Amino acid sequence: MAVTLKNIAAICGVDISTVSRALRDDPKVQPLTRKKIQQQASELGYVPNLAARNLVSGKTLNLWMIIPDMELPVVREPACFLSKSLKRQGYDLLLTLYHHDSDNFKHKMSRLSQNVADGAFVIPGFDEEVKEVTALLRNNFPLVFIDRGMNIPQSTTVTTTNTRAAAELTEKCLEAGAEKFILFFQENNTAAEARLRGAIELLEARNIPFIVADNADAGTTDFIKDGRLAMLSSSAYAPGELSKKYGNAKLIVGVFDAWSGLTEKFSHIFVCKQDFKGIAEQAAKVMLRKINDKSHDNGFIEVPSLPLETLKSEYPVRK
Amino acid sequence: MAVTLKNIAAICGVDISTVSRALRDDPKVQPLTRKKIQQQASELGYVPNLAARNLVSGKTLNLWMIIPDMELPVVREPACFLSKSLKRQGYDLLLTLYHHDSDNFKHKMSRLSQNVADGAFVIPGFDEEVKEVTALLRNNFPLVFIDRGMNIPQSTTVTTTNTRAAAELTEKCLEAGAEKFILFFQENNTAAEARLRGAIELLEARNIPFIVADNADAGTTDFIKDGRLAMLSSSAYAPGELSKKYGNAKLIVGVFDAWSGLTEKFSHIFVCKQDFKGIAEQAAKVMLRKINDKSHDNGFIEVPSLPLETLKSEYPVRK
DNA sequence: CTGAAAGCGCTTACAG
DNA sequence: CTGAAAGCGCTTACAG
Repeated sequence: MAVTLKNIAAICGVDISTVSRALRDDPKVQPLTRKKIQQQASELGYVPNLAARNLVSGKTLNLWMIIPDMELPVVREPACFLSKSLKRQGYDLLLTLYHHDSDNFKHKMSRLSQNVADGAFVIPGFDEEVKEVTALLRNNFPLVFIDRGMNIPQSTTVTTTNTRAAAELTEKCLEAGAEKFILFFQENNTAAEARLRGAIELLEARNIPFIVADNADAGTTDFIKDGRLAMLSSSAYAPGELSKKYGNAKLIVGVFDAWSGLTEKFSHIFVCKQDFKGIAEQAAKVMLRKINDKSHDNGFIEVPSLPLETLKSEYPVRK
Repeated sequence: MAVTLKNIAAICGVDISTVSRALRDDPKVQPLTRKKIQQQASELGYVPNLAARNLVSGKTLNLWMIIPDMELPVVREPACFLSKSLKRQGYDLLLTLYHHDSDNFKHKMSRLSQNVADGAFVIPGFDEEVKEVTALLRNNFPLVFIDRGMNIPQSTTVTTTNTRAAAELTEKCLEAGAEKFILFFQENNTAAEARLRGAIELLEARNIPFIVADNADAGTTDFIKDGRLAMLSSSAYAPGELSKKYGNAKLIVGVFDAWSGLTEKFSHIFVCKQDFKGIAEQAAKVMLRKINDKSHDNGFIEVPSLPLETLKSEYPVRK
């Protein structure tokens, strides 16, 4: 079967410990034997058995990233950047999907405590408490949440300056003439909560009427009648749906990451893109610190969002 | 640190082999001791060390899927279906990206021989020979190529009935009145080759003029002047680009998987969607056979494409 | 039903 | 510079 140290040792007539050393370029091994062993190993196509190596070292050089699916940029982009940058540090990033299924999520988390990875990035999808997560945290397993956290005290989350970004979007809509707001930030995660907070703070300070809505059914309330309406949302979905039910007057909208769908029903479309590369860089840095220095820095690390983009503006906004 | 069999054995006052048996529900262990041990284990939060278990069993219950990126449906959809269905078989699917980089690809492949996974799905991106791949194949490592193969004799590839699908697209364009064709199937992989073959066979049989083009620069040749032009392509990119350079006459286009971009310049848009779910099912089946029965069935397994879709048709096609 | 022992493939103090 | 030995955490014949 697979070539082992033992095979090489037998052929070269040395002890397997010498082979082990030679193959790890240990200077203590005589250059000549080292050469001979290395050559023999490559001829036989020797490849170390990581399971065995890990058993000794306790390291796998694998990092997992546990994600709900691959549909959104907020998942794919950080994953892509992380994969590239961690490769340079000698780690393989392995993505695994839990398909928005809570049991599946728990299963993936429990695999982490079985020595399959040296750490993991997580994009969570539940606010319920998951005991597998708290167990990992308690054992100081390196865990970094991306985009949104799980509201667990001892955890680290790398995300965007969501509160500020939402306030900026709100401000922009006001400049475009918005007189009232519908806020769609009901995803029930820390990112949506922060966005909601940012919008509400500003609107309350300015005394602007607003409602917080679950979905496009808000379009059936009286609230939307008369006056220029603005909508804020994490994705283009809810605004798109609501606009279909809306009358003739044009809507103002502010969304995160990307607009998608038709644009006719809107007078202004503002997009706040997150700095996914920056998020990945921060996440990688924190992860390596956790692995190497056993650092325990927790809490939220906020990466500034990119400058607001105006996708559509039928008339100039007032300053 | 982590709880081990030894800890539990000490507490329960039995040998670690008994603990091991109890935890694997071995009926040979007396029910009472079994219960006691299992309870103690769960209280301590025991989790088996997979690295150690693998060292003995040689199994990891992990399957890798090595992919270039996550941008295209042809990558994401099979991955998503595979992840779900393999979970039911007790395997975790781990996606890892090589970012279209040949060294990175080789690195991922060499990791496979280090006991990190029981098998791997691969969406290749190079036609150059990769010795890491042939080495794995030689050792009967379970490897299943998805969508396109690497032209290696001993390998298994699950893909679409590309030749037939391309012929159907061609036929459809002819029905829409196409008088000449530009074929964009230059990706240099087995899928593109099969598609090119399917289109060419039909066009030659019918004596229809065509050219094979690398990219949208075909738009600068004399060939495109006069007569209704059709384009066939794996993705919407090249046709989209060419249409910009094209004059007033409308184009006919047939693409695989999905259309994207504007539609104005086209009179007819036909889309051939691949059956990604079917591909995933076949791939999973072959993988499990390779792992369990040590089967060596090789070659191409072709899953029929879905019925052709007509995304746009400015005038009815003749039959 | 249970324990003692060997072994999976590797690494690393410890002697020499 | 090299070998013998212990050990990483587990599994599994083999005795009893």
